Amino acid sequence: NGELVSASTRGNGEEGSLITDNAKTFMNIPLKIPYKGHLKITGEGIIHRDDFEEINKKIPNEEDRYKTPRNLAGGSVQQLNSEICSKRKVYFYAFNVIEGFDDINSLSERLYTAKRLGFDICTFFEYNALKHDFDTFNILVNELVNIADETMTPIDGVVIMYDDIAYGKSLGKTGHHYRNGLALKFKEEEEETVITNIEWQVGRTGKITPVAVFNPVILDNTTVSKASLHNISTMQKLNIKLYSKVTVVKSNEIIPQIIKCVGGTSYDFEYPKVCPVCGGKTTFVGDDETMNVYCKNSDCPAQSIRGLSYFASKDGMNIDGLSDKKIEKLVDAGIISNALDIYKLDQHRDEIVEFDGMGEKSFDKLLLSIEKSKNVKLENFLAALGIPNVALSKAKIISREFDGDWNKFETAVTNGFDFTQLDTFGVEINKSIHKYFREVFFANDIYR
DNA sequence: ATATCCTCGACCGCTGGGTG
DNA sequence: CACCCAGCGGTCGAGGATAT
Repeated sequence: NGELVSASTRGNGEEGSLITDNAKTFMNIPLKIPYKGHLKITGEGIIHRDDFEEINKKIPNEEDRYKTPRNLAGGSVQQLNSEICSKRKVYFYAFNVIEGFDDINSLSERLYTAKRLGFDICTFFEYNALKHDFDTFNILVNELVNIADETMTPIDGVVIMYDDIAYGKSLGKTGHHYRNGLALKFKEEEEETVITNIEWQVGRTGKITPVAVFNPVILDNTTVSKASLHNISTMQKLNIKLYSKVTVVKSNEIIPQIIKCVGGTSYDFEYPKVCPVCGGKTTFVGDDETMNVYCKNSDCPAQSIRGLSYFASKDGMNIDGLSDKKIEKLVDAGIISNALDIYKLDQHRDEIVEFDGMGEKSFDKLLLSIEKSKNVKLENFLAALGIPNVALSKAKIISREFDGDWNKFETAVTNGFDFTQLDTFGVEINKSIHKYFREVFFANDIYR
């Protein structure tokens, strides 16, 4: 009956966190609207640039000031104390109506309707490619930039969406976005710097990834000092060497990326002949196009750590309190080396509570979340196993096939079920699954 | 006993390369 | 074309450790 009952963050797309109390403190959210029935509106919570600067002015110590309005807004809406959030002057601008206004099949009309009910909505223009030429499109984009400028709204691009909601829905979605629209991002900032070191990081699959460390540069108000180089071939294509002068950007204002080498005094260096973590001999896999270096030692602690971290992650067993750092400590202490060991942690209570940053209270919490993890959905369990090429979205398809029932799944696997009959599953994935269960899961007899 | 510091973790953001 | 995998940084919260 017209009241704000619930607000949540986007989260992973399916499940966000509840921020109802904070949302009520947003500057422009109508707490009561003249409307009966269920209405679900999505939008962006932002802090205007002038308010952002005003907040920062009150912080005397320059280092303590906030870096970007975007991250401050993100942090503010998650505050446990909504009074803090209210001081951050967060504004909400609706960009979609997900439920409600069912009889209106036009996004723009739904937004205008929301506006009449009291919501502020994102500025937008209607563009029809059949009626307008492309110059018009560019003029409209420029106009949006001007408006954002005048209204102190921080933007990094524009979004283009179909106005016809039914048509947009008919396009479906991929694993991580809907196909009814796309984002157009503006050109990123770039800076030049010098590479001072190249680190080699070992992932859970044994793949060793080169990461460039360079003299820090400021991009989009943030300090950037590292960027992944992906693999050996990428380094060669970019002609990266030690002390190379390079150009760095942040793709979409987030991920640091080296886009080119611009010279400088550079020195050759060696690709790792041994694993930087376990010291085992490395193997080079691939061709001139894509060359990767691997650590094939299955006992390599780096791989156990990454594997266990994947096991405990949100997509997997979702064990709160078992972070990468904790796993690292536990592995180093020789307490755990595989997933089953996690379920025997209670036997090491005395030892673990003595760890730095660990105490009785946090240990009990950890045990509780480990206990809770025994009841995860089949899809999360399968994802947690880290079967090559099978992560959460593939695991969901399997889980659906076997009604989320482990026993049905187990029977099928032992009877040589052909996974290629599942949508998007090919021969490699089928092989990969059977190989895993034959050689790892059942062979080791370590899992329940 | 209380206040502050420190460290870690959870969330927030999303791309590029590889693969089938 | 979609998915998997791995990479980076800023924000706050929480709990233990340390200082007062």
